[in-house]
Amino acid sequence: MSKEVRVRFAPSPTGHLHIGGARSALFNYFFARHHGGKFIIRIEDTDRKRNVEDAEAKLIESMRWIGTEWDESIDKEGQYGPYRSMDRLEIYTEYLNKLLEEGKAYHCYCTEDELNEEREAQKARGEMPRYSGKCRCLTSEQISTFKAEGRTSSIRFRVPENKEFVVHDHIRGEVTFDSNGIGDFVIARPDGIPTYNFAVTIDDYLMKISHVIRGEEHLSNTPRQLMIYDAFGWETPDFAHVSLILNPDRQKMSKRDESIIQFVEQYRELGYLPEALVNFLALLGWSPEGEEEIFTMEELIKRFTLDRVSKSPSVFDIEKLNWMNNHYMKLAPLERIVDLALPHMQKAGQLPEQLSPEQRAWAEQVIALYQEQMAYAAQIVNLASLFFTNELEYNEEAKQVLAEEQVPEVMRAFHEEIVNGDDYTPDFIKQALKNVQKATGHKGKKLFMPVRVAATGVTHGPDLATSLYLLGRDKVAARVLNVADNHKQFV
RNA sequence: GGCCCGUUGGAGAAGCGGCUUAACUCACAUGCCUUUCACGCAUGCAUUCAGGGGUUCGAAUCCCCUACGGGUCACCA
Repeated sequence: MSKEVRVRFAPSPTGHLHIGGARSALFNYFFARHHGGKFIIRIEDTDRKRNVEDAEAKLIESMRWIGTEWDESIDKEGQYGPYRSMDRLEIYTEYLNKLLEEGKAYHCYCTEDELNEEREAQKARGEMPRYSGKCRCLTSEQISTFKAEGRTSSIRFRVPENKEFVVHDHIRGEVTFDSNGIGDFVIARPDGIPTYNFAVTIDDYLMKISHVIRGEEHLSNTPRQLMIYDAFGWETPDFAHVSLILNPDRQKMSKRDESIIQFVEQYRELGYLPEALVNFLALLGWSPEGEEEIFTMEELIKRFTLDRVSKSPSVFDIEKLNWMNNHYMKLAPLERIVDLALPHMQKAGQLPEQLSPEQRAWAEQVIALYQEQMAYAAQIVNLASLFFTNELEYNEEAKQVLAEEQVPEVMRAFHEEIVNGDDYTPDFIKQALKNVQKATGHKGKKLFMPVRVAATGVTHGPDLATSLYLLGRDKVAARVLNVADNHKQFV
């Protein structure tokens, strides 16, 4: 690679960071760092109607959270700024005028209504909607008439005829487009603000972007951008169009699609770990050379190459994300898991906002108990609910366990053991269980399962002795006795 | 509808003309381990690469057609 690698992530500030956008950003970041190049974040805010108040800040915040670092952006000026389209208006105007002067673009006086009508008519006739080009060669009289009518004009790019534009794409190879299939498109609105296709082109060129890595939805737009480069006689950057991320129904995700959590911020709120999300997203559409799948950011940077990015779209599999997040949670220090889980427990009312040292110590042990099986931190509320209810609800499986005939005897024996001891620790509880075994002759599943179910309400859970210890002697004693007394209702 | 892109198991995917009787990971199933649970471990899970033609001594890999999915044709990005 001869030229300096400079890549960019160019989101529009219309909402939170989408997982698809995050993946594109990540690929750009990996690529830049892999080649020792620069990573730039540019805000593409030319559609004022769609801009959302604090989206920009949220975007940056999410980018920071997933662990990317950028060299130039709105919060880190470089020598190619400004990094927000709306701050670059004079620049666009200059280039717009150049095209106008050279006749490569022209004013179009059609109103939106006219255009819509035309489109509808075309559709009704079964034709494809396309700009007719009727303002291409307006006479000066026509122009004065329009102006006298008070009409404003947008600027259209004059698409050359019979020309082929080929996109050299690192992922898809050479993709050819015929200019005849493309109508003159608007490059600036009546208020002078450029449209996306014009702004990105100017920005990418001026910012010396070497590789444009972005979503597949931009592939069909690329010839339009190529035409603009061509009109100015500029060299084009390299392109790489990454396929889409699909929902489990193999459909493109829409904003309202609820089959999948779509925004990075939501994963953060649910208590996913950024390194897990990054690792997972990296594997969506890209595959490493070896057989490992767990990678740190540094390893991803080291291994990432565009030629291992897949052409076909991939389905977002939350099961695998959960597995991966759980993997990272098991590795994380307990302290970190506590910080993530505690707020969820407090929000759910399981713990008070202000914790005494004792409460905190206890809560930490509860969280530690579930660290191994949590897919993400918010699950702690359900997992630990048995510590916070007085009325246990038994499911079918649990009821079957409690219906076994040895249950009352085991329950009473265990009750006896724990209420008569002085201390109440995990070791003491283990010993108590042993004593029950000796006294009743019941062991293994016949012994442990009923105790587990009676005290915790569930058939699958973490270490029994620790669970009973954290539950507290009184609660356990009461629950066990209750089961013994009401054995008939389970049979 | 035009133009473009794609199609390997339930999911992520490897594979780049013979080393593939198609890696690896998730999910699923079964077994082992653990006096319960969980973890962990082991094994199984596509005789076949959307379908059909061709090229070749040989094709998941190259070519063509069909089907299906997607993108785009905006004064949205």
